[in-house]
Amino acid sequence: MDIKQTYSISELAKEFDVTTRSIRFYEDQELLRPTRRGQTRIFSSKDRVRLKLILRGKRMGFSLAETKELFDLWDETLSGNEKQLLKMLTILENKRAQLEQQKNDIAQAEMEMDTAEARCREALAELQKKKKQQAPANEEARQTAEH
Amino acid sequence: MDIKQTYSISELAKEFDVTTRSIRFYEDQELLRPTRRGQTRIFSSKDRVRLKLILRGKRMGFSLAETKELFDLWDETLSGNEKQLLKMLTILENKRAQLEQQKNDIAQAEMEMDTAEARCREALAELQKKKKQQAPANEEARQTAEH
DNA sequence: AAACTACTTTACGTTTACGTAAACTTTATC
DNA sequence: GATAAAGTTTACGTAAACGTAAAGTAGTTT
Repeated sequence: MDIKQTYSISELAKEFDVTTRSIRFYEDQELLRPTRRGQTRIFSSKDRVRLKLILRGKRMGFSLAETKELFDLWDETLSGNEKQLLKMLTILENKRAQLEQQKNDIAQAEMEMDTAEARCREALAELQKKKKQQAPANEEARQTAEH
Repeated sequence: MDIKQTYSISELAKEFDVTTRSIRFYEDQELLRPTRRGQTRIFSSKDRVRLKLILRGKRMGFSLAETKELFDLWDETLSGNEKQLLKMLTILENKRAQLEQQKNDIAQAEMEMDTAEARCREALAELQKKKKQQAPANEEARQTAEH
């Protein structure tokens, strides 16, 4: 059980820091399926979870269409005929491969950032040296002070 | 040293599986800066590296604008005044935070895929049971036949 | 020389994911 | 009961990242 069972559009907007426009758009694209009281939307905690997934998907570079596909597929899967289940399993495999690729990309990026940072620090050190040469005053104060 | 110093547009297109249109677009957006012989483009190995970075950026959900920003910043950084260097260091920190977020997202996604897969397999097992009950005929033939 | 191939520029078209404005209804508050 | 606050629909606008002709050039092969 979640804390709450239903949410208004602005509650969700605030919680996840998106505009209500976006949320309505997601509904329009059938990624969310709020019910109505009168004409105001009422979101279930299932919708809330889905919104969370949508946003994470976006951060991971997935389009709304891709995310919707996954949602639909999962719904079909739950209705549980064998073909759907097997299809879902293979799709999960594909997604896993995608995640592996992303992990590689991230690792690469981290390595390159390491060397980039190192170069920055070297360049800074060079600049410090030059400064010292230009202003050859207080020589050894800092070295002894650190640790 | 790389194998080659220069590349034609179609060589790069083939190697990285993008259209020449995309490459020209990246040049138009000033992410690549090929030189010319007559009017045909000649890409350096630096351009090649940049193209690789562009594509990885895309896989990681970065826009071309973001990637361009990084390129420009790095170029400025190389010209090496202190302010730029410090700015670059803080930007690197931010990017690292972004990567952490992405790693979290991936880890979450993996966990959810684990449970999704488990559910699929359970459901399949259920179906197998039902099948057996519906057709309780040739009971032990297969078991002995296999292997 | 004709044809083919690879490359070029120019430019309009398309999809995605919303932003933004206009005009209206419903609910809460003074 | 007026006014504000939050919600709604409708609809046009926009930025990003190319796709897709159209029409021309430059070098190469037959």
